[in-house]
Amino acid sequence: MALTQRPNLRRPTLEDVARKSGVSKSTVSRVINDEPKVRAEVVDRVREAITELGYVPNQAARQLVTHRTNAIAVVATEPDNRLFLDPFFDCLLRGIRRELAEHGAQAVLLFLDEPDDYARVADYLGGGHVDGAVLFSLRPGDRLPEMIDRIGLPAVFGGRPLLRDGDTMHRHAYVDGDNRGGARQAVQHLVSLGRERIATVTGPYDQETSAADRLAGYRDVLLDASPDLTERADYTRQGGADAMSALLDRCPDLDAVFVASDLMASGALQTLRARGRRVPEDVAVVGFDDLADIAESTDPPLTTVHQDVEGMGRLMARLLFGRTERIEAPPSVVVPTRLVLRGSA
Amino acid sequence: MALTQRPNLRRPTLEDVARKSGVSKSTVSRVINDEPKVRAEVVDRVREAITELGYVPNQAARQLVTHRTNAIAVVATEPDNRLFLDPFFDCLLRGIRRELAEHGAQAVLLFLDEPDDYARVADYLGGGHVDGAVLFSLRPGDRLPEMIDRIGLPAVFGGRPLLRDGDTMHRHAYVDGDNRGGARQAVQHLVSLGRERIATVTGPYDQETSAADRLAGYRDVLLDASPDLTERADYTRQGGADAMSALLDRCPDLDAVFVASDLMASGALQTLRARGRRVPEDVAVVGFDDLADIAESTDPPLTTVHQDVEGMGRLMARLLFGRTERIEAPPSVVVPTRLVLRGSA
DNA sequence: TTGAAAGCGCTAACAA
DNA sequence: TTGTTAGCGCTTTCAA
Repeated sequence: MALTQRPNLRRPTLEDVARKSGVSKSTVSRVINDEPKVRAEVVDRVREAITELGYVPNQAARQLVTHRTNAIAVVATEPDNRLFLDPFFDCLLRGIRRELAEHGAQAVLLFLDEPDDYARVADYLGGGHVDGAVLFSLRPGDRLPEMIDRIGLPAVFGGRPLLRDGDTMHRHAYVDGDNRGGARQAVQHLVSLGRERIATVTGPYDQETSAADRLAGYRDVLLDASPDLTERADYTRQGGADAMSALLDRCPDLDAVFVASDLMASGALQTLRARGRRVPEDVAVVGFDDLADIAESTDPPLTTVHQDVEGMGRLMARLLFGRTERIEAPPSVVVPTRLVLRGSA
Repeated sequence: MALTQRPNLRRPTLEDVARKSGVSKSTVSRVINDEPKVRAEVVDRVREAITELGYVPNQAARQLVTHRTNAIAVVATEPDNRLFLDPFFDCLLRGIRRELAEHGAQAVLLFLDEPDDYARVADYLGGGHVDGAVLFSLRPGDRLPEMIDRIGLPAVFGGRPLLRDGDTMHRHAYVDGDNRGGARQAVQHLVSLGRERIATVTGPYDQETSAADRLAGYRDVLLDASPDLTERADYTRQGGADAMSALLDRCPDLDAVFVASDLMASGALQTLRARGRRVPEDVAVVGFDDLADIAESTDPPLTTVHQDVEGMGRLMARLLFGRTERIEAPPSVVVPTRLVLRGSA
């Protein structure tokens, strides 16, 4: 079988459309860009020529003069535990996409898998393919923010970036949940329930500020909690299950646990059930995120710290518009959380 | 807080680099593109100027003359049940990204959420932002293939596209697993085990050819299976669990089930356990995909039809290169499957 | 081995 | 309301 689908030899240009409709390139350009001062009759004629020729504007040419692409990059580091499969990220990304779409901008998602990817992605971002970027889950000491700076590309970060000493990251805009405050609410609730041995399953607090902040919130309330009651996991379901197991081994008498994400909490619930603990009678469980797909369908349903994740995504997009379009938008934003009581605590 | 990070007022151009290093634009261009016939000394001088100025080539300008972008779009429809969270897709996408990266090409992921997205994505694809596209999980009757045709963009489909009558989709390249053959192997295995009431949980066979083909494979072997033994689901874990439940209600005496994806199979196993059926003693279970994350960690481990999912992703990228770079590559490919025996059957 | 000049397809003054 | 003209920043002949 031969190649049947090949690129057309020459795509029609403005010039072709102009010739066909008997006007100048400028007029065609005006029609394409919906500029008002063109006679209706001419508009029709041009439109007709456009469809007949199957004309699609060459964005590279347009970009070259307007310096705008109408595209926004979303850059995500794909860690060992698949970011991609995380419902939190899915939800956040949906928010970003929707907000961008409502502004007529195209979201393009780029991944950073291997170290080699950095150079290529940096070239892409610096090459004028996009008007701005939203950046996620960067590792501490990541070179990307610095690259972004050099390039001079408007950017917004998902989550408060982890600072290296003397870093300039505070100059970057970000959107984050009130992780510390939310964690505090969660743990205070457990305390108010009369629980006395309150453990916590944390995220990778050396890698992500969200994890560090949630742990800090736990410690804010439980100033003198035993270190045995803290177990670090990786924001995956399996990680949550394993961490719960370790906690039970170490502290069989624990009567509550604050798990730093719903996904991990669902794993923890599984472990608790397998090990014969009743929830919430024996062990009260509070999660974090309030992802509908998870928190409402666990058994029992999860008491958890609510974040408006899709809203955070939208907010990130809006902040970015603030930086590309000079639309009114605050610099960085910390989104409030609230505790949602369900069955698990 | 004022905007601290703003785009540089003017990014350095070739011209700037040329002036700074005392050569012509052509020479700088040659250095950038690693052309051989430039004096080593000059190369150094130019390179130096480039780093000093922080010069990054303007891709739009380059594109305008070369007609190449070095970027490939991956377009995915986000169905109601999050494609994004499907480990199969995650794995396939990883294969595509890796293969592209090895060719120095940048993968950019676009989503098709809302109907409105079509026009924007079509503009993007037609606007010369990318050299080609890989397309996934299109709905039957999707307008995108037609748009791609009109645009004349090289494209490869993930999975055999579902034809509408009189459609031209056969002209498009695709990569697919041997769904029908694999399903046949799975069911034949169950038959060889002496199972007599073999049910199947299918994917959305009216939407995806993979689901239709796997069902066809089941029927190839079980010519006169009762329709009661077939239950349609949606390729999600929960869907698999529910379908299994329905099957058990209808046919309590079933002794085996072929589940058309590992994710659904893991749900089915959960249901079987909850309903007191032992696997494989009471009910033998075979899955499809052989995703390491799932098949090896279910209880019992899943006997399943293996597909080299990451390899399929890579293959898609290679096919696309065949269409954009005239690299040798076959037209469409059907990748063989094989049965992997583990504990569940 | 290097430079000059043309032109990719578009937008944006400026004139008409 | 429309057309003319001059670039945007790069690659690519062609000459030197």
